[in-house]
Amino acid sequence: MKPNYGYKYPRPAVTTDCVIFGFDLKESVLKILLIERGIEPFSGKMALPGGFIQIKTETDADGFVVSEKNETLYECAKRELCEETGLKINYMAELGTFSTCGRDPRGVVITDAYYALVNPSDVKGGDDALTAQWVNFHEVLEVIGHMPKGFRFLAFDHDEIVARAYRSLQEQICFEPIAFELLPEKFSMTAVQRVYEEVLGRQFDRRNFARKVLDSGVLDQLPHTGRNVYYSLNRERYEEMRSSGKRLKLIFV
Amino acid sequence: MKPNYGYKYPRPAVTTDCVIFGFDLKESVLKILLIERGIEPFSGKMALPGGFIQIKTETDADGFVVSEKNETLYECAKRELCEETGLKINYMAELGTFSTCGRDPRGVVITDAYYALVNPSDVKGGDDALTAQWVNFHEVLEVIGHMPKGFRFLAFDHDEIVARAYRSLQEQICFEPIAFELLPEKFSMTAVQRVYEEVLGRQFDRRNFARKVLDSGVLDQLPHTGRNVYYSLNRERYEEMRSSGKRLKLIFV
DNA sequence: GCAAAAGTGTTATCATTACACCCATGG
DNA sequence: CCATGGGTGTAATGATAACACTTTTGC
Repeated sequence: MKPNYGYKYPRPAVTTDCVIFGFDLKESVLKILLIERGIEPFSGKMALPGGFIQIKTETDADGFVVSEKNETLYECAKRELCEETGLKINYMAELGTFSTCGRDPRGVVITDAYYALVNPSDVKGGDDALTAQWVNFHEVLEVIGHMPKGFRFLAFDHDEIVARAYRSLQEQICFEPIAFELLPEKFSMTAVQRVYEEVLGRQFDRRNFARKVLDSGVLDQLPHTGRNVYYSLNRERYEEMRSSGKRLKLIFV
Repeated sequence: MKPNYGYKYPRPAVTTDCVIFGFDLKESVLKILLIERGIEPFSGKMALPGGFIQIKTETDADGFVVSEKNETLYECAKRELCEETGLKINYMAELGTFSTCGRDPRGVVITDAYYALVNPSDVKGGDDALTAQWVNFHEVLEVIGHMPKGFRFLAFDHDEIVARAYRSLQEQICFEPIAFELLPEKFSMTAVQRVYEEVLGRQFDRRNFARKVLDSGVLDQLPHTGRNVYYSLNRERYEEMRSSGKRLKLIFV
């Protein structure tokens, strides 16, 4: 048994929430996955998938806690995401914590927020999850932007989490090869460009765009199967590059 | 009284820890502030300043919790930092959470880590804090890098937090005008360059460096008092720039 | 058959780097 | 007086952005 140093402070409840982005190739539209809450608080409202961190405690005969084991917050986010959506995650990154007092009417509940990227194939599959649904991301942003002061579209402070996730996605896509995590194994250069244009809200010149992306060196060109050219992400080359301290130059100023 | 939705899950203890960077202008050396722990666990070891999030609870006559109020994790980090060091913080940013099981021998303790930048004037003042001391940052990194596998220099998982803080500092200094937060109100261009060179571990050409920094537009040149030129950070111009979606181009590839 | 998408290079402009000498200050 | 730090500009190189026409495919 471990020594008991005794922590008598009140503890907050701790959750993770995840903003899941998917890219609909047919419509060239960025989507996020929301679930409809079935229970209070915010029953009936849309919310991000998430839930409480799991801690397994062992107690002795007198009911005193002998040992505790916890999953990491990252594992928690991944677990909740799988449990609630069944999706296969290509990429997940931490956004940060949200802990303003009153964000959860049930008491002190701190959340560690993440954002995740999934494949378009998964996007379709996710649809049959009970209350989970893919919604057009920019429409969600619009709605959030037009809520009257003091009102929110999503449950809890999820409006803010979504906004932060989008900012983070926009920043990361400029330096990290995360756009490819929104695409299938093989993809055309046009598909890549669609992702960038949708995420950054700007148009690019096709030739200049292709040059920059290819110059970054993280893509393999696949042997022509049809007339069109397809690519796949070379993760090894990316890892080399990143461990050598180089950032990708996918910056589009 | 608020409705009781009932959270029966075991809760983790939650702390914040902060990596405080300071820049010693005379020696041109980056330093961090460490405190020597006076109590178990890790008594006698060096650690990052930090502590538990404060939650105020009100209970009714029967001892049931009626309401809880908490500070945000950001406020917590700031409070702990002030309490333990008395320093005035110029800048503080979240690094992320650390939650691997077993990181604290006392049980499940999750930490939200921050890093902070303070002025050189504060650096001197901090010295008289009881057990807090400024140590050469690169020396700390050296020691951490040479610890045999399974051993750590700092208490808890603070070795890793420090490493993450440094990575974050290196990345941020390329795009955000945070170098100036390590300097006094008025500073010479050389001082700025010293900060960049110390943080990024590389030398720059004086003229090219000055051009880039000045082109960013966030510095005001102060009227010559002596023969040398001094500058100060124009926070307004920086905020304009940042809200207009532009990132600083302080990238030194 | 027509509209929309994909393939393909070159040039002008802009940004970045490399580089040297003189003067002032302080030890 | 010598060493160090600070002030100042230009030219070559490399990166980026603007640009049009032809072919293919799907409706």
